[in-house]
Amino acid sequence: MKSNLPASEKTRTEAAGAAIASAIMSGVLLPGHKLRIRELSEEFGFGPTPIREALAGLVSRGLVEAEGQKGFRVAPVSREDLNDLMAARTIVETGALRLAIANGDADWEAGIVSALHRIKHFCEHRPADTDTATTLFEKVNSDFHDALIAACGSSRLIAMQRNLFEQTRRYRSIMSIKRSPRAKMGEYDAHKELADLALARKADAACEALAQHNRITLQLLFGAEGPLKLKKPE
Amino acid sequence: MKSNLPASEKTRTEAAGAAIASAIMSGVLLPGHKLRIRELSEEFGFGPTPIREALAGLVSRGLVEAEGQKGFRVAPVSREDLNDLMAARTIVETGALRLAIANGDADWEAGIVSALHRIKHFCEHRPADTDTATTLFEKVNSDFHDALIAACGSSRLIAMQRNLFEQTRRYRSIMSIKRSPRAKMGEYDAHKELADLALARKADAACEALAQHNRITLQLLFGAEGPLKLKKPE
DNA sequence: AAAATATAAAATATCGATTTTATTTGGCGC
DNA sequence: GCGCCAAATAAAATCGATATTTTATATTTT
Repeated sequence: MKSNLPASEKTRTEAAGAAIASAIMSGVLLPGHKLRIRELSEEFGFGPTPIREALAGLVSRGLVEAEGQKGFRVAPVSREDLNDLMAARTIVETGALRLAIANGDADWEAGIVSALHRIKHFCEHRPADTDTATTLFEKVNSDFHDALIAACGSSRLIAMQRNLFEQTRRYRSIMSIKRSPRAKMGEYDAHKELADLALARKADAACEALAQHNRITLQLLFGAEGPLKLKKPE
Repeated sequence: MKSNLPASEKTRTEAAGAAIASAIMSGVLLPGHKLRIRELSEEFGFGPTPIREALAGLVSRGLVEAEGQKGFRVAPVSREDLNDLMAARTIVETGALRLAIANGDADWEAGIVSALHRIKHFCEHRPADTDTATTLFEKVNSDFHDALIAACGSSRLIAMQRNLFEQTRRYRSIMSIKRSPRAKMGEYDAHKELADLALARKADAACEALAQHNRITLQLLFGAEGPLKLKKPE
C-alpha cells in the first residue's frame, strides 16, 4: 500500500493539505471549527506531523487560523471579513489587469479567448448534476480570471490573485450560492464584456467592469440566505 | 533554563523563525544558499522540528524557497524577481493608499503625521553608527508606509504590503545600499510630499508620487554595484 | 453561594529515531 | 576516456513518544 493517490500529491503533507483544504472549501469543516491534530490524524489517516505541517500551510492560504499555542481552527467568516477580502481582491485584480493590458502579447490574448470559450461551452452544455456543474464552473471561472492577468509580469500578483480568489470561492461554496441556468448565462455575458474590453486594451473600462463584477459578487453573497455571522465556537 | 529569550517569541518555532529570518535579512545567509535542517539545527540550537516548521513559515513570507522533497534554500534574487516584487508592491501600495485616502479618519491622519515626524527626527539626529542608523531608518520608514495605508480597511492588503516591503528591505540590505546623510534628507522630503498629498486627499497625485518613489527605489537597486545575478548554488 | 485557586485532563509543541527519497560514489561496459 | 547503472551515502519526510502549555474540574476560602 504505497501510493494509490492521484500521484499529484507526492508528499504526505501535501496530500493531507489537499484533503483538509477540500473539506474546508466544501464546507464539511465549518468556519470557526476547532481543528485538533489527533482528530484530523485519525479522520484522514495521516500522522500528526504531516497534519500539523499542512495546517501551517493552510494558514498562509487564509483557510485556517492559528491561535498562539492554542492550536488551529477553520478561518471564520463574517461580513467584515468578506469586505476585507473583496477589497483586497479588487485592488490586486484590477492592478494586475492593468499591467497585463499594457504588456500582454498574442499568447495572453489567446489564453483569454480560450478561457472565455470554455465558459461559453459550459453555459451551453451545462452538466445535469448540480454539484458537477458547480465544480466545473468554478474551474472555468477561475481559469478565466487567471488568463486575464497572466501577462501582468509579476508572479507575486498572480499568486495573490489565486489565493484571494480561492477564499472567495469558499464563501460562495459555504453559502451554497445557487445560480439558475439563466443567471449563469448572465455570467457569461459579463465575462465576455470583460474579455472584449481587455483585448481592446481599454484599461480603464476593463478595470471598472472587473470592479463592478466584484461588487456584484459581494452583494450577491451579502444578499444570500446563508448564515453570515456564525463563528461556531465548536 | 526555561526562557531567557526576549519573551516575544514564546514558541521554539517562532524563535527559530525569527533567528533564521534575521540571518536572511541581514545577508548572513546568502540568496540561493542551501538550508539543511541539521545544519541549521546545530547552528541555531533548535531541534529539527521547529527549524522545519519555521522554514515552512518563511516560505510563505517569500524569504525561503521550497523545492519539492529536495529541501529548502534562501530565496534567490535577480533583476527579474526584483521587477516582479516592485510591480506587486506598487499595485498593492497604491491601491491600499487610494482606499485609505477615501476612508481615512483623524486617527489615520495622526498616524501619518506621527510617522513622518519620526522620519524627520531620524534625519536630524542621525545615529553615528552606520548599522544602528540603517536599522532605525528601516524601522521608521516601514512604520511610515504602514501608517499611510492603515485606514485602507483590509487586513489582507496591509499584510501583503508588509510582506512585500520586507522583501524589498532584504534587497536593500543584501546590496548594502549606503545612503549619504544628504540622500537621507532627500528621503525625508519625498516622504513629506507623499504625506502632504495623502492628508490633502489628493488620491491620484499621492498614488503617482508613491509609484514614482518606488520607481526610484527600483532604479537605485538596479544601479547599485552589488551582484544582482548571483544564484549561489551552494 | 461566588470567586479564586489548586488539581486533573487534554491538547499542543518538541524531541529523537526510523523510513523514505534524493544525491553522490564507484564500477562496468562501450 | 565517456556515459550508464548500482551500491552507498546523505538528506528530508514521517513516526511514536515525551515535555509543556492550556483547558476543564473540583476544592477551598471569603
